[in-house]
Amino acid sequence: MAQKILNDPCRAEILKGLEKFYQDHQLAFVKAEVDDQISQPPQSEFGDLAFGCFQFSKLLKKSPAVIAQQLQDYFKDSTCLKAQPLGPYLNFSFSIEFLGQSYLAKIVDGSFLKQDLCLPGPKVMIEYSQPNTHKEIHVGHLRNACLGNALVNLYKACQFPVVSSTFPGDVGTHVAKCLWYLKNQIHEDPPAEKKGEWLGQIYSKSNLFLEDLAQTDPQKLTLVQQEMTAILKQLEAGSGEYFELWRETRQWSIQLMEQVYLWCGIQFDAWIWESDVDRPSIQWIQDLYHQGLIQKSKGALGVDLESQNLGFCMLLKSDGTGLYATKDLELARRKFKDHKIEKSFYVVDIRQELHFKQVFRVLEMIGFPQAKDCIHLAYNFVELPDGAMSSRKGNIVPLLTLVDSMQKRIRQDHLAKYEGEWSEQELALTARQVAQGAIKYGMLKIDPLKKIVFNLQEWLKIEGDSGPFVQYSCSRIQSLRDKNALLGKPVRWQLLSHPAERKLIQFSILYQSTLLQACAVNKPSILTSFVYDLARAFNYFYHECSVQNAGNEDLAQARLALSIATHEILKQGLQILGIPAPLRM
RNA sequence: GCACCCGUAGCUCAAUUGGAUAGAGUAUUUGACUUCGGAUCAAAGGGUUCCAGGUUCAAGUCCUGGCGGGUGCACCA
Repeated sequence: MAQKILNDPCRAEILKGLEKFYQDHQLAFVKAEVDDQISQPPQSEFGDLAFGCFQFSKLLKKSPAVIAQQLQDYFKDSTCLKAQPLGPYLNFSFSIEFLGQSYLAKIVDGSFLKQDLCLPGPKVMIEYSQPNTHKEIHVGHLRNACLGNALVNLYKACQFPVVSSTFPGDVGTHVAKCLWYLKNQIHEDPPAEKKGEWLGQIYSKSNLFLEDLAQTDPQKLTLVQQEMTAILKQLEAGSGEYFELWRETRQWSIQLMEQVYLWCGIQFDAWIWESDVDRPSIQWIQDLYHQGLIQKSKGALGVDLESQNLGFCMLLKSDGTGLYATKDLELARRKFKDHKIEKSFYVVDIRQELHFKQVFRVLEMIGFPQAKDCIHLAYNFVELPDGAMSSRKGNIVPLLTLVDSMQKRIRQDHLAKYEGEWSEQELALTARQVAQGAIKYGMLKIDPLKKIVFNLQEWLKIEGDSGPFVQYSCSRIQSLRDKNALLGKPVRWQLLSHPAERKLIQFSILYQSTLLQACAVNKPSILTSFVYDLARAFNYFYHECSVQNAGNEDLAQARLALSIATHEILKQGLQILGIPAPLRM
């Protein structure tokens, strides 16, 4: 789904010359493809952008270096750039006036970042964050939430109409386990606050209890399992004392979810509950069975995908109840029917890979045409130094524990100096924003396919390549803007001649192509790298090139304008990552 | 047994998706205008990109075969 940038003045200028070269040599000029080959030179001094001439070599039967020389001629008349061959590459250096007037000035006046980045894409749904009720939300869930949210923002930035959705699991065995234990083994009243967390702990205790029972008293376990089946039947029937208990406790978990989403700044367009699709999905499977599209095997219904090396996809247990895959079929149907989407993304743990392959294949086999537009966006899971995290085992780091520790640490280590000077409200807000920056950036900067080994003490150290580093750079520019104002006269961009100024501009012109690239490969980590590089380039510039002590007003104005442009890009980049930019910190 | 993911500096990670001399953070060593905000900046050392073949003008990246770590594979979600 690679898209093309619409309004990039630098690339447009390069493409103009390239197009003529292609025509003169009777080569097919596909703008988007050629555009993809424009890159950043490895060293700032080489130029601002580069184009490698390798692919011409075979067609024209000349070495790339010779072609680079020839290609140079196509830019001889350009008033805004100089083309310089270096080996197989043609490096482009733009005039500072051009960069200033056609790019930086438009960021400063707000027009550039508001315009459409590219042509609109198809309508997509991005489903993420599938928390279970009756379980505790832990740091593992956070990776999913951060990724999903950033992807939603990224797709929106790249002109895709996006419907964000979540699919919480409020029915199933885990609920029965929790409710049974709550009713039969817990005799205390629920706490006045944090009921959701308390309920999650009961789930863990229930599991430990049942595991223990399996060892010590298998007969009793069988009885308990029968009771749990009865609980599930009550939930399905929609009446009975367990149904009432389910309704009440479910709400506790939902409150916890809402609290987490509020902290994260996440909102969903659609909440689709497992309990909504549970019964219809079972009905659908039965219909499909009668149509002969699904087979019976060992008392259960499902589809044999063994020939495609995908095993057996069970869709109805022998007791007639459904499974996760069952619900996912109905979920897929609803997504396309109710939301009129054209593509459906599932941001789910990589361990579900086989599951989704099975579900999508079954959808295809039962004649669901959009099966090909269902895409599993897999990411690797978060584990603890001593192994996998699981609410079943109870060895989790609850999300709010991380949040509280992080906010406390930030106030102690970094905000103590403002105590008394800032209002309590601002101190609390800033601690919250910086904690969000640290946590979200930490989750997003790692390539989604790499697992994260979570160590709370390490996470609390925030320095270097981190969210707060970028936020800090932002707030410093904010402070710069508070103290200096643009005077409204034309900026003399040509005064920006320092290497640090150049480097900063060179990074900034990559912003839009970075967004498209990150979106095309579904990796917000590409955007975290970008905002980090840009912030680093700014800090270097800030250190080398003073605004207030620039020596003359025109230079000060030009540097201020460059700072403002950087600020605008950083703020938008952070916003897409879901990271707030504190005014001061 | 089969399938999938990962393997890059002491440690944690990048690398424009096949392109220029493999870069950051951290740790270590050293330095910076008495600070337009030091949560900053600069410098040094640190590499057989797990191994062996192959494809290519070009491989950390693709293919084959190993090794190591992790995960998944019928009534859990």
